[in-house]
Amino acid sequence: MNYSVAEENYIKSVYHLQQQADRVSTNHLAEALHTQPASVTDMMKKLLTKKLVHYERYRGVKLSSNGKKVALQIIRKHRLWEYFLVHTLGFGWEEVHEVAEQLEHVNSPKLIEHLDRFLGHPQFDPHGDPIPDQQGKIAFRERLPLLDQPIGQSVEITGVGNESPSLLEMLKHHHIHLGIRLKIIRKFSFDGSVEVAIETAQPVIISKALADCLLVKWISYEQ
Amino acid sequence: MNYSVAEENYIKSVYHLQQQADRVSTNHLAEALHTQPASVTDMMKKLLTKKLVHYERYRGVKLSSNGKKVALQIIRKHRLWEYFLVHTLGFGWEEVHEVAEQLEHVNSPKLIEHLDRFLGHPQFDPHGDPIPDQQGKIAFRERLPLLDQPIGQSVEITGVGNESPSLLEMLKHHHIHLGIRLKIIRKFSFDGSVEVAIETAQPVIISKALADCLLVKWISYEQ
DNA sequence: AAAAATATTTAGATTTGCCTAAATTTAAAT
DNA sequence: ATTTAAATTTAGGCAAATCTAAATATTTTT
Repeated sequence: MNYSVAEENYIKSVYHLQQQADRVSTNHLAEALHTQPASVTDMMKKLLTKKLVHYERYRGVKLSSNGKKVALQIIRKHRLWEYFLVHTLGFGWEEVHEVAEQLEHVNSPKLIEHLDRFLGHPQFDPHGDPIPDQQGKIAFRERLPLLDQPIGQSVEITGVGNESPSLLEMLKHHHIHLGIRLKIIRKFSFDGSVEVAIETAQPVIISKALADCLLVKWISYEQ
Repeated sequence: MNYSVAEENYIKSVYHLQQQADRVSTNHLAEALHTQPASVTDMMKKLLTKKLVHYERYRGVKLSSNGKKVALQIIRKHRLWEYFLVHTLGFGWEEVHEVAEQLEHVNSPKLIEHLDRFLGHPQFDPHGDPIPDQQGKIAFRERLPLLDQPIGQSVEITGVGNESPSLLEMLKHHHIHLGIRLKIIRKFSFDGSVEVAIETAQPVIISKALADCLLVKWISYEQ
């Protein structure tokens, strides 16, 4: 089964929108894909005949189990390429998305196998998102909002809220990146900023806006 | 200027066919692209309006100077990806062509710059074909048919005639690859096979068919 | 130089993916 | 429970890239 670039993009979008709502609406899809609702309807009919989605007119759409498999393979490719672009070629993570959007449509199972092996079978992409394996299984890692965590709790950064260049710049300045460990020392009620202790470095204060972008998991040092 | 995948494939084909004949015929292009002559005519009209080719009906086609630039950039991408697939990911060179055919259409100048740097600015792809640089300049290296060279002349392999898996298998068996040095010891008139001395190894006899695929340059040991 | 063969182009259709505008269905508001 | 608003679908068209079949040029042969 081979799918066109357009079909793959629709499948991927349905998958992502499904994470939030069970059934995905035509207008939502149209917005996400920068296209018109009428075009979405056309494509849903097509994907229905290919049994990639469950679709009833006026009722929204949902991936079939096969559609989900296809989606996970596309996401796997996308995230492996992002990992490659950042870790092998030295891209900044804000630059990789649009290139990976193209690379994900290259169709060669062997290429992806080789790439995966070369990269050392990474489980998470540069933004902390999990990379599905060949069977579509995705590793779980907690991604809790930093600001929801109690003061003094040791945590590790497992994700960032968005992929903007400005966020990257800010994080670089503070030497904050995926995998780093820190704990909240105190929260300031005035502007919501928080003081955090970052591993070996001096404690720093970061703005609420920045802290809002950080997702973490707890660390229990006993293990 | 951005071109569709179809346009890029036509441009590339015109470039390659031009290496042999000055003007390229419609039927030649159709055959090379596995398409119909009528489709070629349509596309030539289109490329003409974009000033990528010189084209007169019934008179064949030829790349414009701009068209040549575009062709060289596509070929640059193709060959850099082939180099990557073989040297970084460990593909056999017989497997890389069709994957590179897809990768060459990914549009990101930054990606190619990064890839080129990562690979160490290679000048020749795994088949010995030159990789154009950013300006479209291609390095020259002699590629003379091995069998035309005099007995006893030291030569280095600079290219192979085709990219078939069977040729690769044969070459692997003899430990012959790009860059290796050898000399012809004698030619057998019975079947055209030749005895060659390969660097440190024992002399071996290779068939005419195999020898015909080898392109070489002379080595002067004084330099 | 005319006839035959070959090469090339034109004409008219098809498929994919998209669009706009109008019609229809569903959901929300009075 | 109507009416109004919003969402969705249908209808009809468009552009890119392809095709087949017919028409036209060019080249080759006799």
